Amino acid sequence: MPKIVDHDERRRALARAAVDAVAASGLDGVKLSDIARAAGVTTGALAHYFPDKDAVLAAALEEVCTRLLSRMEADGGRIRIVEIAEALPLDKASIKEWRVWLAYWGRAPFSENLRVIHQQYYQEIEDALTAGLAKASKTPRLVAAAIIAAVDGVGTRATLEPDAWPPERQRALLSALLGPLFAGLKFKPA
Amino acid sequence: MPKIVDHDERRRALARAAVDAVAASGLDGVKLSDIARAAGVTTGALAHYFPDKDAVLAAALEEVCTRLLSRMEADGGRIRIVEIAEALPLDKASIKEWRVWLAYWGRAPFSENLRVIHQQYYQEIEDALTAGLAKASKTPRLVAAAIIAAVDGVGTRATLEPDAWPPERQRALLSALLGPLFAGLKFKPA
Amino acid sequence: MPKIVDHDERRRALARAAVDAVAASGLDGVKLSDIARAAGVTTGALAHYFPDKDAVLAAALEEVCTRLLSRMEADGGRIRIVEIAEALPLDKASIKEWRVWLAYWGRAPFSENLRVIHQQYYQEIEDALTAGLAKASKTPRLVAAAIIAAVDGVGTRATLEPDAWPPERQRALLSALLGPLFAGLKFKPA
Amino acid sequence: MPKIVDHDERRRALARAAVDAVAASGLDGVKLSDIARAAGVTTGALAHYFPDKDAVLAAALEEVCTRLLSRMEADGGRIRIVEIAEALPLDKASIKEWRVWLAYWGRAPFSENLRVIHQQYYQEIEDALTAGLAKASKTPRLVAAAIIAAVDGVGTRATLEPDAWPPERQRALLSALLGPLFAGLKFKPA
DNA sequence: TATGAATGAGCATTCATTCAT
DNA sequence: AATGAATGAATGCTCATTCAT
Repeated sequence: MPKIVDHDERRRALARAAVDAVAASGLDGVKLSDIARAAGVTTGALAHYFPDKDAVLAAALEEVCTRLLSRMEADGGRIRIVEIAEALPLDKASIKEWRVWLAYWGRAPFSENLRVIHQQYYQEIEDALTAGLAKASKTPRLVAAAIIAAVDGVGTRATLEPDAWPPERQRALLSALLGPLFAGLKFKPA
Repeated sequence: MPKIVDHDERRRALARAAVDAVAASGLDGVKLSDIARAAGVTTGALAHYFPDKDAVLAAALEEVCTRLLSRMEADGGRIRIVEIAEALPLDKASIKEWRVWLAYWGRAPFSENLRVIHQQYYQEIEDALTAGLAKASKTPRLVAAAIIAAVDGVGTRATLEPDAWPPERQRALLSALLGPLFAGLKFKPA
Repeated sequence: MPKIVDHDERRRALARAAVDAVAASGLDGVKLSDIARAAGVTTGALAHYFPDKDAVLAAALEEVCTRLLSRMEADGGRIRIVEIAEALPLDKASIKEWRVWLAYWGRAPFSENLRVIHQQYYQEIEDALTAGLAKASKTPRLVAAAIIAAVDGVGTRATLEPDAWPPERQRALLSALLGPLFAGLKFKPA
Repeated sequence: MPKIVDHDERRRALARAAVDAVAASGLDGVKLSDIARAAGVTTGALAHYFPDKDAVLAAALEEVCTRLLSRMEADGGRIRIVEIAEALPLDKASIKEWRVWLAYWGRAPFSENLRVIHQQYYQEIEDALTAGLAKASKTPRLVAAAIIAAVDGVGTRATLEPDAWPPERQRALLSALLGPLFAGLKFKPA
């Protein structure tokens, strides 16, 4: 009787290990063996689930996207600055995700695969925000894009200079950016 | 007498070639031979000017920083949205620089060297903006950081999805973010 | 289940191949690919057993030491000139070992690693000889050192001028050196 | 008017610098640029005096041979243990020479050029010693070879373990080896 | 003669990928 | 499915040699 494994669950576990490994060694620095070790398996095992290294790294990116999205959805989808701020690199775990996130930005222009994943993610976020802003703004998609840009801008800075940007300072900066914008909305967003 | 070369000028030229090569192949993908070819020399020649590959790549980052800064200074230091927008990836040349810029974000957390270069750059920009906002805002440094975050956020999106973000759309997004903020300034910034 | 290999035995086999390769190309001239070829593997395989080239070469030195020591022990530890002479480069195989041996002398002063291996070897030989001479001499350690020096001196000459130093001439020279010394021993060494 | 240089004297000076450089970095480790720097010139200058690196290193070996020989001749050619001992690595300067000397032993079997230099040196020493022993021994050449082997054996050990072999201990070991041999000579050597 | 910038071949090393077990 | 030994291509780096000045 062969060992029964949930193939998809195994893939997911390997992708999680890949996220950890990328966060630890950088997207350039990770070796397949790092990822395998983080997952507690050998490199050969990875071959059963991914055709090559690029596929492993793509899965890691998708894992991060999924986490970022789920963090937003966990906020109940409310569009208030305090909720949006939850997407920032406020604690160890989210800093790790942002590091990985940033690493992929640099590679996306050279990988059709990664670019598509990024675009889908942005699309999904933007659509959700746009829907939430539909009644509050005449230009909901523009405001949605502004929110995304604000989060990316603040998160980038905080990820690059983590010591200089503790959570409160990040929130203050996000408020400075989005506060005046939100003040002008016709109706309060849901 | 040997051929006389301006050592610093030569270094600079090689750094420029490195920027081109990184823009073309990605920070992960560039080979030293790519850079050498872009510069019209052989790999051995690089060794006269840089101790190793990391040093070449660091020089490339500094080159990009220098360009971004000089682009800003060329605006006369005026802090108006239309001037700030000039820092965005509006044309081929600046898109190339932004690609390179983004690529280094992903590696900075793993390189003390690169992190320092980034921090110096942000410091310089922030100081200049803060000075320009001194009379217009009670919290000039916060506003300065907001401007930087806005540019980074919009620029990142535009770099990742260049086809979806033509210059006008980038400017519109930047205005959406900074317009309300600037409207609240006591005095118009210089 | 993967192919099972005896890791230590494999290392030993690679070290043996390294000895051959060093004997053939010189300590300076050996390439890792020479060693790999001599072992019937590729250079990558060496990486599984040695961290770098230096480690391979150190293992080769240890291999030679081991052989030289075992050759001596095979003599039953008897301290007679005719037995000692067996350590000289009398045949093809031992000439090869002496070549390698000499090659490492030149590098030892620049490698802590190699120096330690040499010292351990000399220590071991000297201790064994000293023990065997305990009853025969009042200065057994001095005599032991003299024997070692004699062997090294004769062996060096014979290795550098193999054509001029056939086995009999080497033995004659060793006897000329050690005969008078041994004649003065109180008791015949065991 | 061209700069007048004594070509041979210049060569000699470069060879001396090469000895220093080899002593400092090892025969394997020396770069031509090390030698050039030690001589206070550039690598290009070396090309005017030596066709290639091997020639430079051969000249360095000849320089060492010359020094060793001159040290012996300075002893007035007297064949007494105390004089012979002067050839050992007793001080900083002679330790340096022995290091270089040993380094070449390892390479000689792979270089016709170096082998010849070595043989000529040994020939010269052996002939001189043989002449000096002509009246004292019936086998002067054998005794000469024994002396050479003794010096090589003791010198090797002392070079490899300089801390363990201060001058007095070297002299004691040489005496232990040559004392009984010399005691048997018919007449006292000159 | 001398300089030193540039060349370019050579080599150690890394690591994704393969595959016998 | 999983192992991990082995492959072998890729590439950064070194450095002897060359040559324009």
